[in-house]
Amino acid sequence: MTTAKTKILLAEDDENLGLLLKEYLKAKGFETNLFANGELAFRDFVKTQYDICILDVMMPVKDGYTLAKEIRQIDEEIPIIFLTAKSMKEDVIEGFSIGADDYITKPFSMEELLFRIEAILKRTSSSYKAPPAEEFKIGKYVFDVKKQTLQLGDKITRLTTKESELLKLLCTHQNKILDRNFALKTIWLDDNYFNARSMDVYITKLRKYLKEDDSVEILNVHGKGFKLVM
Amino acid sequence: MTTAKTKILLAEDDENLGLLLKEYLKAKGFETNLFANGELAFRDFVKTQYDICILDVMMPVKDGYTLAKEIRQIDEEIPIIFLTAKSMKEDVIEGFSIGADDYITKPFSMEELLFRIEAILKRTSSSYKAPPAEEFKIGKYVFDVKKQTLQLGDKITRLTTKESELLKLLCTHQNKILDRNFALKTIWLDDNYFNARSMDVYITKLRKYLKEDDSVEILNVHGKGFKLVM
DNA sequence: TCTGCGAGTTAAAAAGTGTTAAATTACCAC
DNA sequence: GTGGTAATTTAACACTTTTTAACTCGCAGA
Repeated sequence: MTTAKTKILLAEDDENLGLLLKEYLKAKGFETNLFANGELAFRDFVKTQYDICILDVMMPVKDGYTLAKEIRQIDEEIPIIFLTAKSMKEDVIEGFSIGADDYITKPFSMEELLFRIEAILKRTSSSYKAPPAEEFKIGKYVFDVKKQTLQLGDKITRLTTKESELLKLLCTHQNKILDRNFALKTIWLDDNYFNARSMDVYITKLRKYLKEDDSVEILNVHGKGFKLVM
Repeated sequence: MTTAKTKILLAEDDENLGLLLKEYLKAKGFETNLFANGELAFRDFVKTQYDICILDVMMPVKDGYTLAKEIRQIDEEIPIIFLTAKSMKEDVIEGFSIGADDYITKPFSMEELLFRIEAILKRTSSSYKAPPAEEFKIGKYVFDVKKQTLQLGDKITRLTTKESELLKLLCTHQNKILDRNFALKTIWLDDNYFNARSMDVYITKLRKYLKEDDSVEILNVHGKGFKLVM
């Protein structure tokens, strides 16, 4: 990695808080770009190399949770920290924390934020040599997430992006139920009827790919979702 | 050329702490002038070349913030570190709005102070700037951006401008999705249909160049863009 | 048992991409 | 300017990915 300044994307609609954080982070040696809503932040995200994202959950135009999902579509690795109001229900926060590396409830001290940023950077960039072998073993198959391939023996099948994303979710939830709506929101960003039907089509495709090994199966849990058992 | 000692202005009314710090910093190779209040410190600041200022916030005659403002009138660049017993909030806001570079709350360890001084000097010491990577390693290949060449072993391929620009964008987004429209606007300045097709042609060319190393691949993400995985 | 909705499957439609080659444009030496 | 060459764009056609549609089956509650 380079020794360049750590670049932070900060999405915060409260201008006072936003500028304050930006100043503080600048003083701490970070380069911070501040955006007043998720839409503006995303537009910049696609064209700038950031090291970490700090997102307020409640913002106009595009909220932090939606923004995070879009960011995850482009980069599944980049650390994301959510800023949430204390008043939020814990289950909501728990939901938000999925896909996030950390979250902080308002009000918080800036030292606390700094501490968490450093903690995350320490475990992501310093030991950046360890790219967690993005590989899942599914019965006799080997699923390479990064390259989107499924290998059985010496036969390599190239998966499409959607196939790969769905299979990855199933793998990370192996032997547990992958909630339909969660998967839809994660991959399709919206859990409407058509996307749900589209997902069913992909389940069929994945089952076809995996049918060579009887020890592997994608089960349906009526009204809940799917479960990859092995 | 010998590097001159770093000169520190220390404004601290607590004589014990002041002398202690001065001694410590001297031991660490800094030259420190100690003043018991803001007024004395400022009188000396106007006639001496300092590299960094460490100011206690609460001092008699003239407090640290006032002193900092006066210093900023004369030099808007010089690093300022505040020392304060108060914890956070309003103090920080005021401190940063003046343009403080760092902020330490008492009590603090002297190692901590030293660490922060060094951190600040490191990033302020003139034009410390990471050179924007001239070279990308792409699997077994070496891509020289400036020269527009792609090297594999001893075979050097000369890239055209467009090829090079596109490959550079892919590299700066490695393992992330390079958004189609962003790339088009960046390289072609316009994301119309024909430019999009032109870009596809270049993707084909780049894939041909990179096909000697299986660990490198340019994946398409349907409707979004391309991803250089490695 | 009937009924409604979720799920399985296949196929077609719609949009996006891969690739090659021809056409055009830009560039350079003369 | 002219001619030659390389770079880039446009065209053409084949193919993929994803979504939508259509028809089917099956689960679970009334």
